[in-house]
Amino acid sequence: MLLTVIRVALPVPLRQHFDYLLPSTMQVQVGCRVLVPFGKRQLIGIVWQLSPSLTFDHAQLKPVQEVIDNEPVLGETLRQLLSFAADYYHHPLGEVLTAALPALLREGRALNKVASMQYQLSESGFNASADKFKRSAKQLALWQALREGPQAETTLLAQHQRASLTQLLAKQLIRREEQPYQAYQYQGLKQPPLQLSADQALAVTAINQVQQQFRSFLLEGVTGSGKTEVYLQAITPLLQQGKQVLLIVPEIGLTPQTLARFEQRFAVPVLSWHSNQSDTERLACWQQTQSAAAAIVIGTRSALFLPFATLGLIIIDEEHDQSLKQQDGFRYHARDLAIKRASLERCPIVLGSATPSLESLYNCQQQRHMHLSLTERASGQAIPQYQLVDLKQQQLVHGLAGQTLTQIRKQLQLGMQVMLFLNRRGFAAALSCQECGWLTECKRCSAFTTYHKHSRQLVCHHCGATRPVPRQCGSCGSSRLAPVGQGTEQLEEQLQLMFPEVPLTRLDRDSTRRKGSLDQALEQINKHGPRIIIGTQMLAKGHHFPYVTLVVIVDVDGALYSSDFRAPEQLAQLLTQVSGRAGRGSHPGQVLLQTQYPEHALLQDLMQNGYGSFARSALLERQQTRLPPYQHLALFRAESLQSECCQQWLQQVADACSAFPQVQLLGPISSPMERRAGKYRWQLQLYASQRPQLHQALQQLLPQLAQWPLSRKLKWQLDVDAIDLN
DNA sequence: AGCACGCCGACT
DNA sequence: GTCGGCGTGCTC
Repeated sequence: MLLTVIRVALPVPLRQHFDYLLPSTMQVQVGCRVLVPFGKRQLIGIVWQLSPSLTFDHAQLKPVQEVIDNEPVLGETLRQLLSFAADYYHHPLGEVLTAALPALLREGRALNKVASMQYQLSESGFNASADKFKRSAKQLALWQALREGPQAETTLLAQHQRASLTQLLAKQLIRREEQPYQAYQYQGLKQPPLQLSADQALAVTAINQVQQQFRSFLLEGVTGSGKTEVYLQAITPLLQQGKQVLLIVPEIGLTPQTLARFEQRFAVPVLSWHSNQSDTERLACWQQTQSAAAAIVIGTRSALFLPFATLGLIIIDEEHDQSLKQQDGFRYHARDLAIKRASLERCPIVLGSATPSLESLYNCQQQRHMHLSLTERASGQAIPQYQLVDLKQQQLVHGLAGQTLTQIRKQLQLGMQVMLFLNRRGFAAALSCQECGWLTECKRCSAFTTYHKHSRQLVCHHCGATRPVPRQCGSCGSSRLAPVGQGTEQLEEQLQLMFPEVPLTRLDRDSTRRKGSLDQALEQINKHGPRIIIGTQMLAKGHHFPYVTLVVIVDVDGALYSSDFRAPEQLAQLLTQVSGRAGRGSHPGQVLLQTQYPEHALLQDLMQNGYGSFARSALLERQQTRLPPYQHLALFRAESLQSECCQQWLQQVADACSAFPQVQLLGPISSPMERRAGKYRWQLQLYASQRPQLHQALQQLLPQLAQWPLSRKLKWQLDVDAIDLN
């Protein structure tokens, strides 16, 4: 009897497939899950190929134990995307699959058992009359909607409250039953669209001209220029056609407000996808995406792998944002893979940002993206005014220059809000001995430990280790220890003393640890609550503060002289994003940048000409210095308790690279933070001017180095298109 | 990654 | 005498 052989992708960190026999009693399609024996274990894998050419001794093949799915969980397009991703990032396919499938599916949960709820009127519901709902307009509306016929829960929830459903159920006026998910029905707009500016209208038209084909756009719009309205209007015709839309946002960008904006416009199911959801919620979202019950999905980077039935458009909001790149394991960039997905799905993709990445601007220059720009703020106000505050030869009061304090006072007197950015949480960067200059350090990292006054601890922000505050210097024994390097906690304390009457709030990871407390604080601020707002970077992104008229960047200098070639780009993005937070209401905004280097070229350029100009000159500089995006970068990292181990291993990689003269090397060098959580960290950077050269080198390198005995003695990883060079 | 096998040190 | 440390090898 002839048995079929199938090739299966398994969730193991091995760069290979495994073949199995398919008993003649079983049938299976590519993309279905199967349960197979693997060594002493059983694993769930995905069928990747039927009847592959034999590369393994037929006699040693084991039979498939069970076929889990009748229908593929991964369709053709998604399989192509995942294959491409595994290849491009040189990451084992099995682990790529793990990132792409919801946990419950990875564990073997059956798909057909999951269904949606459908509601319909009961006997007494049919016979009821409208005056039964005199006291509840919401229940009346729901009852009237159901008089038109049964409806799916997802559709109902797009327009009605869950509470109304529960109430009518309790009164036994409606019935609920299980029903397979069904494609959503477009039911028109809930809210009329806003009037578009000329720029916006142009952008919407350009996007809508693309039908059923791949095209990529960069939507460069200054903060407040109404990018979201462009998204909303660009997707309207797609929803009318029953198409689905994917909006990918950075981690912090996925707030209830973002979701609300889409829900308020369209009477279609809008779903969110993020890491705080339970496995069950995620599976439900996954299924509603697959069945087209979901019209719009707003999610963080992994939403990219959702199984859309009929994808009409992908939008990447804040496309420059670093959180779009996964920072561990399978290190993919959601923007780049989304572009690949759009091309596979033959649909357009829009990359939106006020501060586009140099990569995307480069792609515009190369005619890969069509460039759309929004130059006016929708509300018609001017872009906030930047001003450099020279910190040299100045008496500072708690890290603030006289000029800064004057401005703060002025805005407070006018009743406006003032926002101060300081990118260091805690009270002080370290404690220092007044006698000998000793500084409190982390025992396991090459870093100082931050002093947290409130919790009376020294905290290492890199490994999380905490210890009590020492009474004496660890070197000379002196008891004269003093905090050095201002943190948000300290700034808060000092400003509170200076302005005792003014309500104040601090927003950083410490003050917003409780779930929902950030949202709560933001809401307070937008109600014109606190007048002084102190925050770290977490305030810089995505939030709008209409009553903030003054933004102070307490210390911009940290990033000015960094060794990371991307530091200027990131600083410019941060400063621009931060300044966009100010003066959104009917009040103009002002931004003060405190610096020791007011003459610095980056600051001057940004100040005088704005981000767009800065970015274009930065791009030129990248070309001249032969750095990404003009060169392609892949980074090997090694981590071990022994520093020599890392160096030796990376040197072996470097030696093996000599077979590829097109690949230039930098390293092995120690990482910017040489020791972290007790481990030494080194890296080797590989550059090539043509991507295929780099790709080929890696492809030949990886199988080799898996054989080296040394590879087992340390932790190593490969980061293709590395962004963070730490 | 798991999971087993295997060979050396300090414990009920 | 064994429990368990982690080096090494293998997974269709």
